[in-house]
Amino acid sequence: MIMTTSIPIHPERSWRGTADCQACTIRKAVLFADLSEDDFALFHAPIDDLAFRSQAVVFRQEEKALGIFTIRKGMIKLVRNMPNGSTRIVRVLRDGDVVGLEALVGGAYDYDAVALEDSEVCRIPLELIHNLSQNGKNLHKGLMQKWHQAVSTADGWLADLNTGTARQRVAHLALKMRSPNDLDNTLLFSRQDMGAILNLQPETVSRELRSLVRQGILRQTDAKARQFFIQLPNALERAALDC
Amino acid sequence: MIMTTSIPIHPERSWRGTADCQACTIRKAVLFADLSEDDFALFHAPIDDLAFRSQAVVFRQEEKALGIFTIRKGMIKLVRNMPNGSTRIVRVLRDGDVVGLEALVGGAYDYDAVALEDSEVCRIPLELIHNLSQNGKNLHKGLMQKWHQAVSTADGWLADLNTGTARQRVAHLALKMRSPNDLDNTLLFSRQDMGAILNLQPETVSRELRSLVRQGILRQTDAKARQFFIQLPNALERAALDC
DNA sequence: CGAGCGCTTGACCGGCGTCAACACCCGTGG
DNA sequence: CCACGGGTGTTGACGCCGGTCAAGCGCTCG
Repeated sequence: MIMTTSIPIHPERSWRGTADCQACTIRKAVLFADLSEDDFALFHAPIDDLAFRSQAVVFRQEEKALGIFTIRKGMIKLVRNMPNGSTRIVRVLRDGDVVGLEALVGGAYDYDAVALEDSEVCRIPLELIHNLSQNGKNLHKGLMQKWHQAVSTADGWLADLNTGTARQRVAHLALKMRSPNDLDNTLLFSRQDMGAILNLQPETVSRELRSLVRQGILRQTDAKARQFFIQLPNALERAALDC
Repeated sequence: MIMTTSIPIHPERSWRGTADCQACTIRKAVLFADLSEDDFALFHAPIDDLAFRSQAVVFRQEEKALGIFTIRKGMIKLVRNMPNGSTRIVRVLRDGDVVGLEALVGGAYDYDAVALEDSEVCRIPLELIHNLSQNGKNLHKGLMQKWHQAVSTADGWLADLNTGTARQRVAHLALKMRSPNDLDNTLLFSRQDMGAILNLQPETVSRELRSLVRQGILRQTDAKARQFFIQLPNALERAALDC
């Protein structure tokens, strides 16, 4: 760690090195799942492995795009700035998801992307993607899958999280934000962010969340009221549906 | 027209012939915009040119997919059936839009697709798309664009049409549904469908719409209250934003 | 220890959902 | 031709959910 002294102690964004995609532990989950040895020979530009601290901006809406991103670890919110000045969180992406696909079409990003917690992402240069699309044959399927996933989650967030009472929405979000490997725990965000997702006011989110806690369905497991243990999963699912 | 007598007088769905894509008048707007002469040589399966009457079902959610669709004329709604039994309209697609892209990934459709008015669509067999992806190089860009458009409108419908007061939403929808070639007229749907889009009750939609008419911003131009002339475009835009 | 930020809780009120009655259009059958 | 009936749109009355404003609390950091 020779260069340590020249790097800020708490950088918002830091360079962790050049990624070795072929050996990547989560490769099967991501864009490069189907690539062959030959395809990897086409890798010329380096793929940067980046770290973002919570609240750090990955990219901004309208910004000229340099690449697309794969999330190795963490959570990133896509924020849309409305003409009237308010903001809406369109979706939250997690491990294995791809961020900024839209850059492949217009060369610019459609949203602000902001880390919700400390996150690690790989930046894949646009040229590499275009190169692989032209000369390799195996990226196509992966791209289609990621596009499909984007539309699918977009529609899901619309249909699930913007329907029904405040209670239903909060319950739905809690279910959606369970950690994939530990379905009894759910990791949420600031009340304001949750409001921007659910189309509710922060106070309302707080109320409904507390109500779920008082009823013993959730139990808060940290000081900041972001992390909850799901004590009664069935009750939570019922709350998300109707009564 | 030899077979005319054997065809029902008012078929919900009818076959209009085999499309000649190379000569298609709206080709520049659609998926095949960038295809070359050579690419068209790869067309083996026929592309059916179909007509659907208003309210006819183009395909159903979960149904095994035979192809993807390009809209030549008309409007098609994508309907999502929620677990609790209710339905949400996720978006409405129009001339030049592609319906059912998701079939390229999973082989099934993610929504019900229903014609909102009499419509004409071309059905492109899945094999043809896969074939062109493998052997032609020029479809890739078109597919990317259509995927991008799908995500973009999905997010737009979420952000624009599910935010703000009932009045703002109705105004927003009226703006979004202007005919592209005649920006002074807008074509809407049943109050129930509008409610399923805006996440409002039919009565509320009716009220707000009437209110816009009473204020002279809109003028109804048909008996069924589906078509409106926009008398004060500026006022409508202001209504969509804030006051 | 104090300042500041975010979360929580309370009080109040307005917008929208709910239920119900009525108007209007259109197709059907007498 | 008119009478009838069903479906859809419109309008009213009323109650409740959630927005708004404001105060208090607890954590974190300087």
